Amino acid sequence: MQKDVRQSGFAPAPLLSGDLRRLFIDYFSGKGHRIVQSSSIIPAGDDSIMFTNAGMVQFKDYFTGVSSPAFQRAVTVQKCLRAGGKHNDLENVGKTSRHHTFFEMLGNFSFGDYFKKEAVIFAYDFLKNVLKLKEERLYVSVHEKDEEGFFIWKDAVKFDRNKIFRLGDDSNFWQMGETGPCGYSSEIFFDTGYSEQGHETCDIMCDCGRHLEIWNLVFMEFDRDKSGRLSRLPKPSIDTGMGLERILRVLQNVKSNYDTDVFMPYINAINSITERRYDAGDENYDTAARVISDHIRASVFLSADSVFPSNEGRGYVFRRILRRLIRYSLKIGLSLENLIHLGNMVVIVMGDFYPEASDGAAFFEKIIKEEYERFNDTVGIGLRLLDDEIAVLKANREKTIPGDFIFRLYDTNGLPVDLAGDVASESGLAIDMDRFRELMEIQRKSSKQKKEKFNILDIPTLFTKTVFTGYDTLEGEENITAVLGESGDVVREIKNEEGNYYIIAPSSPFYPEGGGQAGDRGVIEWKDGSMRVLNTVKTKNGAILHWGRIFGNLKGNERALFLVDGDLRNKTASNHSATHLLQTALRTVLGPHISQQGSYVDSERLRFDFSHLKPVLDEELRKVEYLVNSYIFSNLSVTVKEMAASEALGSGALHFFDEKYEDTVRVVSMGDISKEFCGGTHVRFTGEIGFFKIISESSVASGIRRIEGVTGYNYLSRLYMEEDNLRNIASLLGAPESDIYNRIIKLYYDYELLEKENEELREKLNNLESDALVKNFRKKGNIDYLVSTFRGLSADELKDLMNALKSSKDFPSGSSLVVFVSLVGEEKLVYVVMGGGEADASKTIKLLNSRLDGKGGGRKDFAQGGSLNILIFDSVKSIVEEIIASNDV
RNA sequence: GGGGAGUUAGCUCAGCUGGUAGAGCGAUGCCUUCGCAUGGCAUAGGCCGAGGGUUCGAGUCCCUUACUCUCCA
Repeated sequence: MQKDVRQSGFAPAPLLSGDLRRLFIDYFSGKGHRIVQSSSIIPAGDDSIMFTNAGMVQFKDYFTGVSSPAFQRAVTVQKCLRAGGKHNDLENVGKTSRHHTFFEMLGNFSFGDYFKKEAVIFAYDFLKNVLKLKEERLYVSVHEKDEEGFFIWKDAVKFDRNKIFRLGDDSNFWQMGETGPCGYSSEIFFDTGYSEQGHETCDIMCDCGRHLEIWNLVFMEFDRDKSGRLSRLPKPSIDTGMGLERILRVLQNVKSNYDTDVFMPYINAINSITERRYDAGDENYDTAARVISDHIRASVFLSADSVFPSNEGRGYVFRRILRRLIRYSLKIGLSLENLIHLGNMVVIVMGDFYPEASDGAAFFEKIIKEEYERFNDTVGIGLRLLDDEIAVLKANREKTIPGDFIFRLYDTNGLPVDLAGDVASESGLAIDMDRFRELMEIQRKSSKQKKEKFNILDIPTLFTKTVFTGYDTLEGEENITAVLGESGDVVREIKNEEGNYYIIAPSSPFYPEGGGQAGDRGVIEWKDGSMRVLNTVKTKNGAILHWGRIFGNLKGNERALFLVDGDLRNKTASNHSATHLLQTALRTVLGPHISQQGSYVDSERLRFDFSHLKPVLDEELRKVEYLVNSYIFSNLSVTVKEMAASEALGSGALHFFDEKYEDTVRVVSMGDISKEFCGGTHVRFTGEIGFFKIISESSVASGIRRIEGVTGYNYLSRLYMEEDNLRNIASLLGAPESDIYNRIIKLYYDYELLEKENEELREKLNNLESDALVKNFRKKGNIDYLVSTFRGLSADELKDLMNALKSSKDFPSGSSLVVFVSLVGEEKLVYVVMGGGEADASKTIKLLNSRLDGKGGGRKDFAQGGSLNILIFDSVKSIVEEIIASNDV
């Protein structure tokens, strides 16, 4: 399948992507760098960005000092995504030779170890001696104020000083955010000699694409505080990034990233499906082929990392990628099946290095099928609205479709603008694109304003990590280090007061919420007061916060007794251990594709989310439940082992791919049936769990199912509840419990029957009533009129009665007027008027309104009104008759 | 996180400035036919997403909320 570009006659044989990854990793691991696996494209525990968009993302906490690594040098090949968020290349993909949503980043990192000089030398050495790039094609840039960087290139590397560009902040100053680590950077460029605009003499400042920025070396040496002031970091660090697709393009000597071996397989496949040729002069086709081959990779890897299309956040970005994928595939005639085929090709092209691609392609198939349908639906609606509008415009001999209309279609119906443009031009109309862009800009601006929310967990490094002692004990004595108010402010002293606070201590037996396990509750006591701990949480840098209500007095730094509520803790532990057993059982019954998507356990229940594409059948649930209980009854021993993360990873223990782990991790095993990374608290023997029962199975998102369950005593109390419930129902029905189902069915049918009978009776009653009423018609000129009053009938009932009257065989055939007035409750009058022939109900209502102090209105054949003047009710009949008699109705 | 749109019969949707909830398809029954396709007639099917409010009266106006779609971050 894969076309070997080595056969294309280049000399020397160009490197393929697989070779490049290996060379890069080998080179840096040879220089003492730890080989770190690519993290998920969903950043773990980082809400500031949507996707992993650079190699350094998984190391962010090391750079900011929130946590420290077990190694000082690392090398990665990182999968990245740029779409949505700050770095959004989505719209550019396909139009250029170098924009991608999904791409791979080669990077080497130093965490307070080597710095500028080594980083530069490594990079230069790798390019020149490993990749054999010709030095005369290389150029570099450094920051204009970075003397050190300049001299390293000039003197240590002996790089031609005329090819070292000294540039400003725009291109050579890097920062992670508004505050935090930042520093100068140095970029390495390669002159491809090929410019899309045919430039021959331009330099690296030109953006014609001739000089490719292939490697960016970031020297993190400053820390920027809130006021914008820079201070030196104690341990400067290195972060570098080299885009794999770009350097491949250089190595394979082709004019676009899309001509390399990571993209050509898709493009070739598209060519053979459409029986057309890429790069044969049809720009529309070429664009579509690029978009599709880019988006197919992104889609498969998003699927692999369990992102699902939705209408918000990451899921929404995914949906947009899929929409574009579908849109462009329709343009050049690819079918849904073709897209699925291309998805499977990602496994062939990249599966060796990324084993998750295989799962990804399987999920992708399901996802694209659904999105395909949805796309047809929404776009179908949009197209219909557009057709209507075009018809109107054409009738009015307009030439352009207003930008407002197109924007609304796009904004609310999701109709792609280019699609709207195609349809418009087919009808000989143009779109007011200026107005469209203007509206787009307005929306963009209004979305940017966002507010900062206070989060107690963001409390700065002020407080050190709390030692958790709760694995072995439920109580401890310790000094209180600090007390914080609800807004995170430090409280010095509490005098005879009740209120909610956070307490911090150097060590604590309280388990902080984390790893899907609820925080402990309990009591903290000291000489003059106490806290009822309602929840326990952990800040980002590891300080445990005991949150709860304080009673009495508290001075700073007091000695206190920490007492965890043991009963709740035990129940939570049961639930947590059962969750592990549940995972094993699910994998046994449903298959190894089950992976944990989240879980939550507290003292009441357990909740486990996992990837599975269809609902779990009832009999499957029973099997799972049976299996879990069999594990419980065999009373397996639960063992906890602390080991190095790398060792644990090798042991085959289950873990999250997108979770960040400390250097040493806890591995919890139950007999030989379960082995998982887990920081939570557990029972000592599975028998302590007692019993496990699934309460519900439901869907959280497409492709993710949720099982909720209970264990031990919680199940018992649940059983009692159900027992009571059943008993109550049975005694209410006066039937044995075994028979209540049949009894209810019977009652239900009886009820339906009665309701129907009731309705029929009411109808009959109305008919009888109207037969009596119809005799009371009087005549005025050529109009027959009838006035009648009622008590307690609602306006709707008056209407029903009127309809019955109308269908009476004696109902006058000429012009007629019927007025019904009813006293509803003791608070208001309602009156309805029916007109027929010449008689006008609407006119009559207005006359009634003024005499009855009411309001109302309606149409000629029917009108209704009401009044709060109930005193008038007794004489209302004569009043109405008088009105009719003395007015023209 | 910030906008916009939607939620009405089994399905697809109308429903104007508040005034007796509608159409098409589908379902059921009858008629037409040797039978089928079809055609004709009739019938059933609705707490108008939920909860508040304004009003004599709310599917319609206002607020809250849930869900769906969609755009922007």
